[in-house]
Amino acid sequence: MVFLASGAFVFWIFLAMLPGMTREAAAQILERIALLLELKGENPFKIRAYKTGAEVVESYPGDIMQLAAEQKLSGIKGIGDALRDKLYEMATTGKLEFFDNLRAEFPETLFELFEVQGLGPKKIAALYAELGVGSIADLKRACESGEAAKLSGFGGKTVVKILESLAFRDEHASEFRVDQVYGLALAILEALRAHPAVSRAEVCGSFRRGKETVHDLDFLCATKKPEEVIADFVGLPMFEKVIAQGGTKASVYAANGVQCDLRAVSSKEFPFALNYFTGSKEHNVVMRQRALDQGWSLNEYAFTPVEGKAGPVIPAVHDEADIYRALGMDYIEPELRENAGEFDAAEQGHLPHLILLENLRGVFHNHTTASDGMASLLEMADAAQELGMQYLGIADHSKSSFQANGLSEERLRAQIAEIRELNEKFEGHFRIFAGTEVDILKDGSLDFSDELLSELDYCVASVHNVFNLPEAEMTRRIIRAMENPHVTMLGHVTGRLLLQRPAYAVNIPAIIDAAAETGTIIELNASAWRLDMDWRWWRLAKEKGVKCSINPDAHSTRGLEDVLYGVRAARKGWLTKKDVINCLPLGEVEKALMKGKIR
DNA sequence: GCCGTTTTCGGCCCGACTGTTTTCAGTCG
Repeated sequence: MVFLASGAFVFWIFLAMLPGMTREAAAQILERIALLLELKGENPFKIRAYKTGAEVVESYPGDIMQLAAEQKLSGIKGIGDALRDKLYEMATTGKLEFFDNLRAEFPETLFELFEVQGLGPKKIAALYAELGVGSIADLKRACESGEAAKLSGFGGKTVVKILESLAFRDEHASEFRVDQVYGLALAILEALRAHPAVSRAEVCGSFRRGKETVHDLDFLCATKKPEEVIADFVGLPMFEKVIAQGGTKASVYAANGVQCDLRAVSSKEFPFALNYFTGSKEHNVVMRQRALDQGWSLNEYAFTPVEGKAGPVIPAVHDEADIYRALGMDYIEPELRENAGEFDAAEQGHLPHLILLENLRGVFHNHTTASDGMASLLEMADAAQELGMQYLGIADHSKSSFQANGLSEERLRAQIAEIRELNEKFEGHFRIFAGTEVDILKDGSLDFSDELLSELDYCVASVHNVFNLPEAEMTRRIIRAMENPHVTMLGHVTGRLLLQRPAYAVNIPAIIDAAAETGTIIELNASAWRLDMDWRWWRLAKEKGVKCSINPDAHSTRGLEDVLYGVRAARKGWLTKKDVINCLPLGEVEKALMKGKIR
């Protein structure tokens, strides 16, 4: 086994041999227990305890599974005796008998029903008990046959809503959010690069282009021993099933259902293959046409002279930049390759210097235990400093967001005081900005008074309810909020949850115009679920002079790291560090928070 | 099931909206 020479591979083998369980798997089991208990009509507080437990496991800053295995979980809020024992069992045996017994009562496919908008535990329980609906396929059949509409509590409109939700799901079948594949992609890449017979390796496709969702992962490697590399690739422990395996390419399914493809080429072919498999298709079409204009044909392996058309001598190509140079252009970053103006800019030398993760100096819009976050103010501040940030903006929910334990006026004032006090201790080398994520109410008014808002360093305004307004009304509602001089930023503009809930109806160009007029910053919510405002709008915003804030919307210390997804989206939206206010250092960012406002 | 604690059990997160009802249950945030 060639891979044995590689530290990364040994590491993966080691992981695969441990009897324990990853934190993600353990958190998922706790979540599923909560769902099944809901179906069984259990005590709602017990259910919540399992949900909270899942969140704690998911977001605990530290190796919680290791702690569980060593029986050192006492004192962690949300983990009591029962969950402690269950986590110990999972960490040491890799399974949980309680869960196995519980799930044996229901079909495995039942869980997918919870992903359907409009279906909750009660309706799912009724569908299962009355009609034996245990999967999405069953559900579709029951809705289309009219059976579902006859159930008590169901009706025509309910069924229409369910069918609409199913159609949305179908449209996005086999797509994955970037956070669902990110760690996997890096681990596979690391393993490939560590292979002694591999000289170069890269992830291609929509992942490399920074898309918000992907439907597979495409890997490319340069090697002189393709068959050997392919054989070792399909044997990696994170793969569950080999779909196809040949001399130069292979396709496999990873454990979470993502298809991963590997193609092996020679080092000479590598830049061409990298360019070709990165795409997009639309970008490639233009690339090939441009090559033809030079008298060359371009494919995934090389430039070749077109017969009968004496073009200039084909230059040597060592990397992708050489290909662009040969075609008379600057190097185009993968994120920009959508045939959306990048060729003109590359020809004229006008490509933007895209923002980098290391350009960020701080993070706005984060939650603490005061509302629905998992970490305290101090823990969040510590974590931000660990990430090299100079400042941290807190923006807990406002009082109307009951579900998120939104702060009352009194509690917010107390938090402001607490922040001021902490800042004294930082002595200027770090600062917490006191803010709020204030709800935009149905009529566009805000959930806190102007007087209270004026006491804050900044304010994010977001829509959290009444999503079904007509577009014009929703747009007016949001613009009214932006017109409030205390509103510094607009949070998650469309409320979309990728692959789960479509955006509500809102006129984005009108919002961008209003942002420009009122000096309101628009958030790029970096949560992989949202990535909202969408990258497709940022060039317009930038043209209008609207600034961006890449906001992790962190609900835990780990959540702060989501800024990396936001940076990917910002790069895809042509943004540079000059366009993003949280690239400004402490001492300058304060001015950006005031610009156009009366703070 | 967790938490807090005057250690033994009571309280735990509330309101709007929708659709099916005819006074309310379920879902969502």
